[in-house]
Amino acid sequence: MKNKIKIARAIKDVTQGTLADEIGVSRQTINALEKGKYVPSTVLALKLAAFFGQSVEELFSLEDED
Amino acid sequence: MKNKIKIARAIKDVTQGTLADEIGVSRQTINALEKGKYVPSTVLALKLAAFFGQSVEELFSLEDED
DNA sequence: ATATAAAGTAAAATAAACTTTACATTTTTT
DNA sequence: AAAAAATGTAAAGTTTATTTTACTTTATAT
Repeated sequence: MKNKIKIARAIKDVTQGTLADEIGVSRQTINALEKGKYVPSTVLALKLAAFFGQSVEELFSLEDED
Repeated sequence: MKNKIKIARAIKDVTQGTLADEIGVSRQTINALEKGKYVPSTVLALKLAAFFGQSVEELFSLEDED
């Protein structure tokens, strides 16, 4: 699964740390997500999408191996 | 987090078992999701939403305690 | 009414998400 | 150039998702 968190974050010009605070997760979770280390829960995905004013489908996309 | 899987499944008239097969998870996972036992990963949410032709936001919604 | 399919449930096991702490590197600001 | 902020990373620990097996109950079909 791919995501555009880093891009969305750049557009909004917000730091990993403040994003983490806004969403209520650790900064390492944001960092790991951006790095593709793991797939977030749907709760997290919904919160991130809402924060960036995008749909989950816009922010996250399935890949062949999913 | 709430979801409308049971309703979407009724509309499509598909069984927990065949849905599970289509998506590639166990039948108990579908059952547990419908029963609100846990929150799926974003990969699963995207697959379910795609299967039902809905957006993740339509199929899943955050609640206050999230 | 009996057989069969579907749904509910539960316990144990495994895998994966997420946190915490802590430190190293890179980028930005002064 | 030095300081400060942001990012990258990693290991250990906790929590939660998901599977497997297996059994019970409810609904549907014959």
